[in-house]
Amino acid sequence: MNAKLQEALATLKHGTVDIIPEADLVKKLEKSAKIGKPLCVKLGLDPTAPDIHIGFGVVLHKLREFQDLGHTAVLIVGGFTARIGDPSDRSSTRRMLTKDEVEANLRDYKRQAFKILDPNRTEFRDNSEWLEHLDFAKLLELTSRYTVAGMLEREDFSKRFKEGSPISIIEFMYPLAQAYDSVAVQADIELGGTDQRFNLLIGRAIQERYGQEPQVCVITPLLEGIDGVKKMSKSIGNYVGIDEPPNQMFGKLMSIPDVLIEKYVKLVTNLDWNTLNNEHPKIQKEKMACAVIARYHSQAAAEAALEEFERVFSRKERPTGVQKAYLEKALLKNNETVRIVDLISATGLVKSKSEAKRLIEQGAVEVDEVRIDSFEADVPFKEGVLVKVGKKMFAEVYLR
RNA sequence: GCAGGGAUACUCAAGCGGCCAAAGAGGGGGGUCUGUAAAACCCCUGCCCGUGCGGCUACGCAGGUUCGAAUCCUGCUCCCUGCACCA
Repeated sequence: MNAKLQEALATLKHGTVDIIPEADLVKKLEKSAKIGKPLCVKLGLDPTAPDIHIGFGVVLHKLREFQDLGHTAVLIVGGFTARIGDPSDRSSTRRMLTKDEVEANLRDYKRQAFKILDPNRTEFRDNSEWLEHLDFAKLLELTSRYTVAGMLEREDFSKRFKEGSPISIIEFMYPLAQAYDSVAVQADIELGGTDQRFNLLIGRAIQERYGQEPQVCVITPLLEGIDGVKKMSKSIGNYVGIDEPPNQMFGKLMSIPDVLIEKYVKLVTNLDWNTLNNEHPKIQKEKMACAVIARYHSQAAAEAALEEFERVFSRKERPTGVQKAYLEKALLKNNETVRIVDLISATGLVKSKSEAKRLIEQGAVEVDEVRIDSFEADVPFKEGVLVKVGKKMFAEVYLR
């Protein structure tokens, strides 16, 4: 192994949980270098989540490292699987997207993905391209190449099977479809989080049974969401999107539990944990948050977000860039006061007047930095009056 | 096909004629405190009304019984579990 290859391997290995098998990765890298053909590095996208979050960013950055070594990223868009829907979330009847919507989503997705990936070495492939033409005979052929026992190796399946809880056949089809994607694009390497390990391994097995050289599975760690418990995911809502405004990112990142700081620093920033290790947790978080914002926006944006956060939450001062809301003139009494409930409800910060009343009773409402203690109160109105609801919602109210 | 079980608020899940806007948990929100949108503790969590032992809407759908139904009856839809069937 030459020095260059060794260095490449070290880079690629860094920050992964597992590479299955590592020896094959070396072989593939060597071969690629020798014949001058880039490796095909596959990554499946979740078509239901058009917002890329920083957890998924971890995998994308790994993919970028492959690109920087001259390899090709192949992103699989689950156009077909998306249309079939996932039976595991039973009640939610997902609306079928039109072709235009799918395209618009994909455009937005690309815009986000290219914050990390190199467009010149990226291909997007829609799996309807091949899955749509997989007729029943071919499907049977595919299913004959994997066993039920193999499927039951997945812990979730075997557990449910033992318990006698239902597993629909379609659930076996998903990993197979995903594996077939690998066959279709002749993937050399597939990336995925630890939750995808099983699926990636099936891809490997299936490729082999189709006479292809099996892909190497590169497993990256999963990032817990800002709730600190569950994995970061769009559907749980505990995520930080890479496209979110800096201030929002900052707030969310500051709210992660302290125990997660180290993991965040290591996974989503390029800061060196050793230099932060002995700092105060609050400082660690600030630096982490700034690094993330710098990565996805800019250094200046990071500094501005920090400054704003200090202003609003540490010094409790008036925030900048507060959203504007409008109040119907008819609600003014004697041209100078408003019922507090009407004012709050005009901001659109609350879902209902009942909620507004509840919040007022709980002392969550301030008007021009004065706390309101009764929902029957009238407050003086002036243009641009600042309304604060809870710790983090603000609005400036003007007359309409 | 036969036999059982089930469908309750954002989610899970109690309730099985009135005391039910419906226990409990999770989630979400608020307050206090602080180091922060952390932790901890307390509180709230259907909607409407200038708020009262107030009104309205809600316990799968449609009817019925009853002074009164989430709770009982009838029909329907959907789901699950056994058993049977199995090219």
